[in-house]
Amino acid sequence: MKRTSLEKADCPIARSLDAIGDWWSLLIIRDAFLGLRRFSEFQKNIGLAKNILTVRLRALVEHGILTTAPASDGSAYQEYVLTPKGRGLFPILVALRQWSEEFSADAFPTLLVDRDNGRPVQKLELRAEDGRLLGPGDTELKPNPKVSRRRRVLA
Amino acid sequence: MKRTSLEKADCPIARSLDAIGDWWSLLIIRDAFLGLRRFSEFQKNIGLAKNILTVRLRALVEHGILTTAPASDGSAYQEYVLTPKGRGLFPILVALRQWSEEFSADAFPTLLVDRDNGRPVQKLELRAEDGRLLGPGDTELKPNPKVSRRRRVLA
DNA sequence: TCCAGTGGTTGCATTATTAAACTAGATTGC
DNA sequence: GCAATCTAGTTTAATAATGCAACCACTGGA
Repeated sequence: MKRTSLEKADCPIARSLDAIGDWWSLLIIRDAFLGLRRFSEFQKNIGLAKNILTVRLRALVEHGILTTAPASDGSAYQEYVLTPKGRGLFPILVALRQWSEEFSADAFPTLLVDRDNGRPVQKLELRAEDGRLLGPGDTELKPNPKVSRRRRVLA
Repeated sequence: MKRTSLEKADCPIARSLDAIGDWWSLLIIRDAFLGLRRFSEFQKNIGLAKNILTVRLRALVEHGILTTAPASDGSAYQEYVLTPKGRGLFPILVALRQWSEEFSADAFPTLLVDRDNGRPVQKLELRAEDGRLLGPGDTELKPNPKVSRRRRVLA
């Protein structure tokens, strides 16, 4: 049976989901962006079972999203910190946040703001090379000329 | 046991994940953006079990992301199409795609391009009110003044 | 030394996922 | 008009993931 792996999928979205597409991983990453680093911090803040946190942290490390650093406050414990690849997930988190804010009926207790002046940030927008705003209907998928010849499953 | 529901979480990211945070939902939505509409189209293209597709489609409809329309080619069957709320997920898909493209070693067979001129789109970027580019460290979460007083769990 | 906190592991019950078989109604081929 | 096939599911039974609680070795502080 086995839970189908999307690791080798030809679709970049599927590949992303393979790395972060389960319930808890993105919440862990969200907390990592908020500055949490320790096992117990994640466990307390997210409220998931410890054995699952163990598995998720290991998977995130294996995917190169988190890395274990040997302490920072002098204690003998280790910490989990975001790699550059992990920090690259920032736009995804922002997009998820903005989607809820836009389409959920009620307001949320926190607001994402510019640290320099405390003002809310802009909405993420997709733009063309020349700066024009692009909606879903203004884009299409084109074969990538850099790729010679491969099976074209899961566009 | 029960899989913990994040439906009432105070965190907008958690709420998004409650709606679309499982393996298959986002792939279904991706295919919906590509123009697929029928049960069998999703099933063939994604390759998931039909009973699961049934459950996922129902959940997406309940969340207001998809809606069922009564045909379009004249047949007596129904179709699943994106609502405005569903189309609002576009930046999330783009962010997932761009993350894979940036951090995956190998190239992907398709490229997201501007339909008007076939040129690749820009990377999604978070900008301040005045247009300055913002990274993860340039932002913070501030209490939302619109919210009176609530439990502040799951920031 | 004692004792709470950290970072897990193990066992077991419950739930989710899966492939495969089955089905009722719609559509097509002839 | 009738059989074959397609559509959009449901059912079943096996396997995998999840959750909770208990346990455990090690650390750090009083």
